[in-house]
Amino acid sequence: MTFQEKASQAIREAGGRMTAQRQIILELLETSDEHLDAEELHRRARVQDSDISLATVYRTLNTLQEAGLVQQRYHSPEHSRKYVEPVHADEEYHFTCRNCRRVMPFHSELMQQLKQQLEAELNVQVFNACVCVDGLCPECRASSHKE
Amino acid sequence: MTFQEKASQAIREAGGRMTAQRQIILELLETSDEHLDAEELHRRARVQDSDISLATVYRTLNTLQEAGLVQQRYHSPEHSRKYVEPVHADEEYHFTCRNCRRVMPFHSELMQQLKQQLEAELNVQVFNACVCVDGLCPECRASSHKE
DNA sequence: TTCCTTGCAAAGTATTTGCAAGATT
DNA sequence: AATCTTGCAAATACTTTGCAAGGAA
Repeated sequence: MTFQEKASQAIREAGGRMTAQRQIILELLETSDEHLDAEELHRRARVQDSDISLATVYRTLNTLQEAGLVQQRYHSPEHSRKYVEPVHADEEYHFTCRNCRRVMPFHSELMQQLKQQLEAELNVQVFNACVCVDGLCPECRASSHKE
Repeated sequence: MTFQEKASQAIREAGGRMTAQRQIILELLETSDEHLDAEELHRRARVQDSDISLATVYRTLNTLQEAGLVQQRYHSPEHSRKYVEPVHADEEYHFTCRNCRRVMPFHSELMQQLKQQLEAELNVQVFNACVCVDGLCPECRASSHKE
C-alpha cells in the first residue's frame, strides 16, 4: 500500500474527505525526499493549484499528523519551523551547523534503543522522538581552528 | 566557581555589564530545578523587581545562551516554547504525554553515546542536542487500553 | 564619559481559527 | 442533503527590535 493509499484510507476512516488539495500535498510529501515545512509545501503546491492556501497546507499537515501518517521534525538551534516527513521505517534526524546553517541528516540505532529504554524504564508508550543536534560542521570546525 | 560567578565573568569578558535585572535572572536560574521559559522567569523575577520587562528576560537568556551558560530545551509535541537550564554535567531530556501534557524528565547515557557517534562519523563538533519524546504516560497508557 | 542595557510599544515569524462559500459523499 | 473542507483575513502565541532614557564601568 502506497503512502497515498494509506492516507486516503486513514482520512476516510476518520470521517474525512479526499480533496484535490489534499491529493496534491500527499503527492508532494511522497515524492520529496527533503524535509518540507508548510511554506515550502505551499510554494510547491501552488504550481499545481495556484489558489491553494497556506491555511489548507497547515490543516492538512495537522490532519495527517493526527492520523500518524507524517511526523514532525525541528532543526536546532532555532526550532522555529516544523518540518514533516512521512512515517517510515528508518527515522532520520538532523544536525545543524550553527555557523553556516547547513543541515546534515543522520541515522542512529541509538534512537531506537532510547525509545526502548524509555518504554522499559518510564513505562511509557513512545509515539515520536525528535532529536536535533547543533554544533559545527566539518568545514566550519576546520576554519574555526585556524583563527 | 558558582553559576553566577561564571556568568558574571563571561558577561564581563564579552564586554557586557552586570545589572540588577541580570542578577535576578541568574539567581532564579541557579536556584530553580524546574525548566523555566521566559514567561515563567519573568513572572518570578517580578517578585523582586516589579518593573523588569519580558524583553529583558528574553535578551538576558539569549546573552547567556550565546555565552554557553544555559542551554535550550523544547518539549514535544508542541515545540513552541523555549525552556532553559544552566549547562551542567548531566543533561536532562523530556518526555511529554500527548494526552495529559505531563512532562517526565529523563537521563540517558545513550545521548552521550549519540554525540560521540556523530562527532566520529560526521566529523562535526556537537554543542547541544535536544531530544524531545512524546507519547503516552503510564496512566494515560493504562486508561487508553481500557477503552 | 562611553556605550551597554532597559522598558515600552511596535513589529516579526510561524501557526491557528472564524466564517461564509464551495466541494465531497 | 448533510457536513467536511476551503480561502480569506483576522487572530494568536512566542520572540525580537527600534528607540530614547537610564545605568554600569
